Amino acid sequence: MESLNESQKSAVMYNEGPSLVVAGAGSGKTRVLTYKVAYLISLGLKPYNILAITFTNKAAREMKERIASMIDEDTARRLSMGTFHSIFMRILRTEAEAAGLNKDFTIVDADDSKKIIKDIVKEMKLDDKTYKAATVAGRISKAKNALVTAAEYASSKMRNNDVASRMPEVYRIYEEYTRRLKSSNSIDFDDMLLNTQRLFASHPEVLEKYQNRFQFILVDEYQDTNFAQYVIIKQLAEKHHRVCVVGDDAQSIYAFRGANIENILQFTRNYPEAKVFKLEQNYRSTQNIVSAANSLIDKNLHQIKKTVFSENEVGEKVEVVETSSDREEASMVCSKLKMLKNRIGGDWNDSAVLYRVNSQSRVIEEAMLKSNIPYVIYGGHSFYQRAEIKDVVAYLKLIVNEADEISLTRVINKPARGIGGTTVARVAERAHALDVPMFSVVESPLQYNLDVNSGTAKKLTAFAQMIREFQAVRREKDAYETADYVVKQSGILAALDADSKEELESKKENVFELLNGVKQFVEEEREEGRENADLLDYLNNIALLTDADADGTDDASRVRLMTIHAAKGLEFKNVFVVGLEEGLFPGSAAMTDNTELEEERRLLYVAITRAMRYCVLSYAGSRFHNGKMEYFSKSRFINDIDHKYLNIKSSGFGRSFDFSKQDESFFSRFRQPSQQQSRPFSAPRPAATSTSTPLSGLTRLTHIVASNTPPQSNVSSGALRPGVKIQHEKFGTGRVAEVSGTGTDTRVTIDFEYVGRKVLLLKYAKITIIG
DNA sequence: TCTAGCTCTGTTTTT
DNA sequence: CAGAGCTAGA
Repeated sequence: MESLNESQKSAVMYNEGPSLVVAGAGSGKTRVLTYKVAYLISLGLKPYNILAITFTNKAAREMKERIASMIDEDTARRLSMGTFHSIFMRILRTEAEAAGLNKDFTIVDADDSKKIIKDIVKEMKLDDKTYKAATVAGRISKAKNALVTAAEYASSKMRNNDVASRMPEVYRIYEEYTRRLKSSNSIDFDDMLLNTQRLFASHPEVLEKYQNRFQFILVDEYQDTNFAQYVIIKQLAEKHHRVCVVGDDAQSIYAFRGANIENILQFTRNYPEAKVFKLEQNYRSTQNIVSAANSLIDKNLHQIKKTVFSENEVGEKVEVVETSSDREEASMVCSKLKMLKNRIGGDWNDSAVLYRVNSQSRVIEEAMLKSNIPYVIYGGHSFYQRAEIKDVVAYLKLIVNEADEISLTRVINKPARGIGGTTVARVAERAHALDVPMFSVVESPLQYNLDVNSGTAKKLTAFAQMIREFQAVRREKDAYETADYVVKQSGILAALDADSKEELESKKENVFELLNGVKQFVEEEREEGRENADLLDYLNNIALLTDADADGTDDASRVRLMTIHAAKGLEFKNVFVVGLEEGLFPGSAAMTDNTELEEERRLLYVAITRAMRYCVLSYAGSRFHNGKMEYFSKSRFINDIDHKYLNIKSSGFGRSFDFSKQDESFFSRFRQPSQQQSRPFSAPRPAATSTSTPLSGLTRLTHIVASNTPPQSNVSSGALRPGVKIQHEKFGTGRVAEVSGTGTDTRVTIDFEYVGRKVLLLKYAKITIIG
């Protein structure tokens, strides 16, 4: 306890009733939670009786590790710690029968949900432009998070909302969607919450069992909980009222997925006897960073008043940099990164580049490649969303849950075995008409009078037999052996082996990576004393994994690129927040809606407060978006920050941004090696690698950007002869191989050092001659 | 049934 | 620019 300050200490030690810990950014919130758990155990509470809910699986794992080092591993292991979803899924699995589920249920991911909705919209002959899968999925998700079931939806407020936005049929889609999940014996993410709440509401004896078990409940990141989560916690805590929630209303950034900031703002109303603790000392950041962030969040009206302060050094002011384009912004970030590394001698992973939307990562990635800066991109599409991985997983899901129609339709013709769309549609039609699982129809097409020729019927039964065989293997072997068998016998591997295209090679590697993951899972389960790790356990486990949970990249010396949402809870010595432009950050929808605007402001608050000592905010006058150039102006949020904490470096639009001239004293020592300098042609490719996303960068560079860009080349065709060395804005250095055509149709063939041979139309080619 | 190649379109953040 | 959806033709 000696290492805690007074407010932290009292927050840790109070445990007679409900409490709310309002924890400002960088105020040692995780520390308080960890110590509190340890303290409770020291008071004699059994770890088994403590429920601690974190925002990500990774956060749970880290907290367990800390507790393991404070007390012991065995104690840490017995804690019920995890995300809402992972904890509730386990409860649903255990109580499957009471919850009205078959215990072999599988989980549909967000992509599959959308696919199902898309199919439904099509079948109902609704307009797919009005009823966009993503929009409808969002409505259904919102409903579930507000505990509105399909049956209740039609007469709910949400329905009125739909009518107002001219999509009155959402309720029918919701009903059909629910019916399909049920017949597939599947649940989606939101069902984990909705079903748990309903289970507790309808089965008091089950609720009581968990009330007795969870004698103390801790919830982290409470500002980002939704209504369903609030209700479930209330149900669980009803009896003993020993609940401690921790959060910061200023960091509530998940309203789009149903998070309700009112949960934290109203906590003391919901629990009138609650004690409130405020952690206001920031130990993370310099005073300038804290003050800048405070002055920004001050513009929000809707918040709990608190005074976050820092006693660290005053530090550098927060820098604001204006650039003319997204590319220039990216190269500005790169030169500053290099400068920081050279001057302070730290590590690449001291720095992070944060952005509003994932698509912004591309320009940054390209610039990093060019400057030889190692980086990792967090997020984007994760490993488990890749087609080849989803295929294997779908096989595994089908094996444990043969009712799973989503998985069935995914793999029935993968690899191609002559069962096409028409056949599958007939199977589905038959199955739904007779109210039997599709798999049954596939297995005995004749018995169900399926209208197909004998050849097709044979193909169907052969497929069913193969699945039966896999099921038999599963009964005998562990999850890894089963998965291995499936990959080899289903033909997936053979199809990837067919030819050795680079693309297939990497897919194959991914499949092996997946098998590796299964193996690792089985071994870990064994270490924990669970001998027969089953496929079902594995599938449950990966369904809840996210990119943030991926480990192994954490220690690597790389600059981190991620969205601000993904950066929640993290800290970095140096933070670059890019793209502070009206229409991007705040986004266009937020510009007219004050509630959303406040959320975006909180988002920037989160971004700035990730920084420990150095923070740069930047914006670009123009940006490539959807294939064309768009123009932006400076974000209003920059004006929200008190300028006395800012160091504004403006270059003015139109002119090219030259860093060496911009701030000579700052950069002179760290100037980049000139782009004009030629490198030997045998030079290795840039060493930068990205572990989460393969370097799509280089392959994506294959097309010449010509749309909307005025003729750029200032090079006359006369000067271009084979052998001449050139510099291209995007492709780097190269040597001319051939010049053909005349006038505006002149084409130049160039062998680039890194990206190979390209034929460019001279009038658009952004090249300069360098030798 | 399969695939190459074409047109069309475009809020964003994720357990 | 990238992804989805569609069509023609094998």
